[in-house]
Amino acid sequence: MSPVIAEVQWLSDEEQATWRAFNLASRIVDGALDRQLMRDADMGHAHYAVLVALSEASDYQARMGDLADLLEYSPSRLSHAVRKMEANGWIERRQCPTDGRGQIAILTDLGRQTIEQAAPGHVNEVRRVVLGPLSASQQEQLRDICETLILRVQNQTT
Amino acid sequence: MSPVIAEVQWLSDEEQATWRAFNLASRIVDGALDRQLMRDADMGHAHYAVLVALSEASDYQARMGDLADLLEYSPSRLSHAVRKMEANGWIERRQCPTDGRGQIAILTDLGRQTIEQAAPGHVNEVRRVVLGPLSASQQEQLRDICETLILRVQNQTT
DNA sequence: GGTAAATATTTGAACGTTCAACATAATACC
DNA sequence: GGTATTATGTTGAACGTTCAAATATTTACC
Repeated sequence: MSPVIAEVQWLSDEEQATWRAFNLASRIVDGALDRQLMRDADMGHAHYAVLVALSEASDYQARMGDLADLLEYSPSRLSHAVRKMEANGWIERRQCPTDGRGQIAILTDLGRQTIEQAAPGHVNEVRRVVLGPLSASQQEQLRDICETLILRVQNQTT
Repeated sequence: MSPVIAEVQWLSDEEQATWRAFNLASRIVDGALDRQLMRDADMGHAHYAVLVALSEASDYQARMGDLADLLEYSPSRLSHAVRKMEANGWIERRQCPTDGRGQIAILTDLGRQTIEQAAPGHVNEVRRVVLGPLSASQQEQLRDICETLILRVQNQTT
């Protein structure tokens, strides 16, 4: 089942600490944001991201596939999310006129109101939990580091 | 429902980029680790962490509460996870002798074998996805940053 | 133009996590 | 010592995500 294990370079204490800190920080931050949004706006922050993306799109609409690429969501994740948000009245779906397979997600007025109300609390929480504790240079470092990670993973054969 | 919104200091472009990069990197890394473990060892990395914690504990055992604190898991998350892993034969549960409420989770031989087989692949993936792309000083920065975030959130009223 | 391959999206089942409710045992208090 | 309170852990329901399968439409190819 598992290949004969070849070379493994075990993690040093520092490496392990780095990895665990990153892992824990991710989890804590994600949880905090989710709880804040759930408490104040009745949605998780995965749904919030969809609303933001649509509110930034021209005419408040986008094709499912483009939206999924933009957010780096799996098609099915987005589909489920949009179905839920459609039920909430935040989004509508229409057939794409130029491609019969395509579906277009459109932010409704209610959706726009919803995100406008949710945004301030969310931004405050991002500040409280992520940006606030970090110095300007740490923010720069973090951005650099994370962009490095993102590029590396995306340009590799997973 | 929502409080009258007070001051919001919207995110600058740099802040937004930092936050989005962190968020995406977290998601990508987490996903990569999960998929690798699922593929090679039939468990998510939340379960992996439980096995690691137990394998590092004296006598390969720990009380549920201590384990949950150590991993920063909610009691119920741990309970569900352990139930699943008990079904796999990786963990056993016993009553705590000194406290009738307590339960002790014990790593079985099979559990030990399982993690020994899973560890190399996991470590390689951590290297590939997180540590590898970063320079030594970036690793130091990342650790610093994440530890800052962790401390800050934990010492605040959530 | 018709068949095969590729693309876009949805669906349902399985799984993990959260939250609230519950059971049980230990501690505090009088 | 008996009752209220607090601590430990588990349970079940709800929800979001993943994966594999299905459907429908478009593109490529001959």
